[in-house]
Parts: sequence; C-alpha cells; structure tokens
Amino acid sequence: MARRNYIFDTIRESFIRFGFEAIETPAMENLSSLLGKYGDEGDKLLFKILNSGNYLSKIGDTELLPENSKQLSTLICEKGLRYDLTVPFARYVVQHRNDITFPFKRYQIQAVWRADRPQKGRYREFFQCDVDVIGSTSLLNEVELIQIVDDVFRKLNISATIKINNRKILAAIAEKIGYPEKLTDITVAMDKLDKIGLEKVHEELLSKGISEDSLEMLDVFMNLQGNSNDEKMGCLRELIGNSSIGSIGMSELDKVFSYLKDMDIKNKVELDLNLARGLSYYTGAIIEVVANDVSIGSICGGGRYDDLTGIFGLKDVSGVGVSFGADRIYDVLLQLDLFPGESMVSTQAMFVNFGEKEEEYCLPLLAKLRAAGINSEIYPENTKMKKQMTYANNKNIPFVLLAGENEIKEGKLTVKNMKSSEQSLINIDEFIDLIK
RNA sequence: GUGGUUGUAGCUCAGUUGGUUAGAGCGCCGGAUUGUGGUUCCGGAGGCCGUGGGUUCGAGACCCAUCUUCCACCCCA
Repeated sequence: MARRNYIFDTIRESFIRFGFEAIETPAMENLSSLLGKYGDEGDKLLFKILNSGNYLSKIGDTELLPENSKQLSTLICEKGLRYDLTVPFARYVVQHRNDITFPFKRYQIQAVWRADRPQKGRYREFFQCDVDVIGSTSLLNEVELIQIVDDVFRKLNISATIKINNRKILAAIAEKIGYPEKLTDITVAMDKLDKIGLEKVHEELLSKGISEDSLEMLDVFMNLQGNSNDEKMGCLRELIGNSSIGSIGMSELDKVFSYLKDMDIKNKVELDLNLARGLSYYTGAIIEVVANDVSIGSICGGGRYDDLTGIFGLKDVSGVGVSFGADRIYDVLLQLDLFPGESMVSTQAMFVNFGEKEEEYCLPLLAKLRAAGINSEIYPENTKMKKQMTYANNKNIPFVLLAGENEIKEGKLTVKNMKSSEQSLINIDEFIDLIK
C-alpha cells in the first residue's frame, strides 16, 4: 500500500501542479452509458451487474434461449462497472454542465474493471490516473499533458518514450491509399508492426480486402519508422500535404513539436505513425508511453476526442487527456527496483511502553512530536521489550525512545538509533532538533 | 471468447509406479538474554493437500466437474 501510494502521490502532485482538480465518480454506471463506447470487443469486456429483485419477472421463454443471451443481458442488467474513467467523466461533464466553468481541468484516480482473462500486465481490476482538459481546443493542452507525462516519469525515475501521432494524419493516410472507410482496420494492423512484423501486417490487411497496390503505398509510411521526427514530417508533407485533413493534422503536430522544443522534456518524444490506439473516439492527437527498460505494453495513453460528450447530449465540446496505468507502473518500478526505501518508512519514532506511569510521562511528549510534524507512535501494550523492539525493527522505525524510571527522574529520554545501535540521553526538544 | 498452466504450513516450494504418522527453507511463537531489535544457538506451534464428486482395499498423487493462479492468442491500453 505504501508503494501504491508512492505512485498515486507522485502522479497527483504533478496533476495539482498543473492546475487540475480532483473528482470521483461512482464505480457503476448505467450500462447504456457504457455500451458501444469501446467497440464490440469492449462491450464483451464490460462487467454487468444483475438487477435487484426478480430480474426474470418480465422475461419470456424466447429471451431465455441460449442464442439470445446477448440481448438477455441488457434486459436483466441495467448497470455495469466502469471500463475506464473517460466515459464516466464525459457523462459527469454533461450532467454538471451548468456548474462547470470551462475549460474544465480535472484529474481522477480510481479503479476500473474489465472482464478480461488476467495475465501479465492485465488485470480485471486496475487503477487509472486520468487527467483531462475539456472545453478547449488549444494545442497548449496537448503540450501540457506531455509535460505532465514527462514530469511524472522523471520523478518516478522511469526512462520512457512518449509516442505521439494524430488521428487526422492516419485518416489522410487511409484516404491516400484509397480506403478512407477502412481507417480502423488499417490502423489496428499498422499498430502491430513492431510486434508481428511487416509480412503479417500485410496478410492481415489483405484479408481485410486492401489491395496490393495500396499496401505498397502504406509501406512507405510504415518504413518511416526509425527516422527523426523532422524527417517523418518532411515525408508526410510530400505524401499527404495536399489532403485537407492531412494538412490539418500536420499543422497540429507541427505546433505541438514547436512548443515542445522550448520545453525541457527529458524523455524522448517520438512521432510514431504506426501508433493507432484502439478507442474509437479519438479524433486528433494520440499519445502513448512505453517504459524503455521493461516490456509490459503502454504505461500511459490518451489523446484528443472532439465529441465525446455528444453521445450524452452536449455537442461540440472538445477534450484531451491521458491516463496513467498505475498497476503497470507498479510492475515497472518493482521490476527495476526503483521504489525508494523511504516510501516504506512511515513512523519515524516509537516510544517503548514500560507501564502506566511511563505512559503518562510519554503521552505529552508524543503529542509534542506529532505537533512538530514527526510521525510517531507509542507501543500500545506493556509487553516484553524484545517484542516491542522487534516490532520497531520490522516496521523500519529509525528511532526508538525509552523513558523509564531513570529518564523520568531527569526529565529526559533515551534515544536509540536503530541503524547504528547508538544510544544517547537527551530531552524531547533536542530529539526534535536531531530528527529535523 | 480460444488454447495451455497452476493450486500442499503465513510465504517459497519438495513429496518416488497410488501404500503406515505429508516434509524442507524462510517467517511466526517461546527460551538462552527480567531495560534493548536486526547476528547466533535450543525448543515449539502451525495442514479439510483449492472445492465437489468418482475410481480403488487404499488418493496429496489417477478420472470428471468447478473455482483459482499464471501464460499465450483474440483484443486492449
């Protein structure tokens, strides 16, 4: 828990530093709010919650047939567990539209659930840490999000690559090769290039009905991998510069890159034309972050969605955001042994309990320590010292304070440094000075 | 959703072709040390062998079901 909090605290600190405020939403949403937002596969991965009461009272025999199971689930389940934080956020924004001043900058750190088979880096329940700006089309927001990503991973000591791309450019590419309506198939296949190789990507696209000639054109884009961002942009200008949607996408990217040039970004920012991301609601920038030293998929991802709130009845509100996968970040930190030792230390000093008289002497001193901002405690039972010392040792408490008959007589304390085993007789103020 | 895998003490794991009372290391508790932990020595507790059924004279081992763990695919981020 201390380690999880280390991640949450680090991320939260950055969010707040950039002017975002916290919200939370309920774990469950109306299923109708969730369904259809994540594609067919996404719908399958939604946890559904059985209605209360006699949920079968209005169900007829035909609905109960095995082949009708899909429709049945929507009849007997009205609610589901949230699949991500973005869609509930969109619902929240629409619902509170009159109380929110736009642009609205919010962050949200909560669990999400997916009815997937768990495996490495994939969990049924995991925490996402979302930051979004909604109600602003400015590319300044994209730039800020990249700064936040850089800030977080810098603080966590994770070396990361921030991949960015733009849906508009992908759309222009699909248009250029003659299949604008197959944008999703094309991008999903391109996204697998690193994993399955060029040939398999070709196979997949051929099976989706893309012609050989078009594949050749697509190869030109896929082969840009490995070039610098400037080189990629140059090629894009030549290849899709005359496409209207393409040129918009390129000017967006240009602007983001030019802002970033003057920022002190430590992690590598790379234009990755093969980056697609599955969620269908993205319309502009897309961002994904991978850890350079651990292969566990993306540890952070996001993008711009021009009309997410539209489905909830609020048109023309653009948003952009990213989501940090706390559990995957946990895995990365664990694997690279990057959790700082201090994140495990909570209590700084412990009073040994010698009995009632001594308790009375210690309690005011303990209060004084706490008032001075020192995390401290007294062992609650008057048991053997060995047990109390073992407790302090296992809890990694750096200082143990002993106040028995002799110390009380002198108004002092014996302070034991658990690391060095050194002891000294001092008063409480001296101890406060020592520890600060 | 498809294919595979795992489950034995608090933890990590042994456990022979099916054969008496299921083991080890670590941890825990107690003692050596009555006001001194982390090292050492001695002793001790702790098990529905995931669950339910079956085969067998006999099951931790075999079979079926179910749950669980982990892995790959699909997919997702």
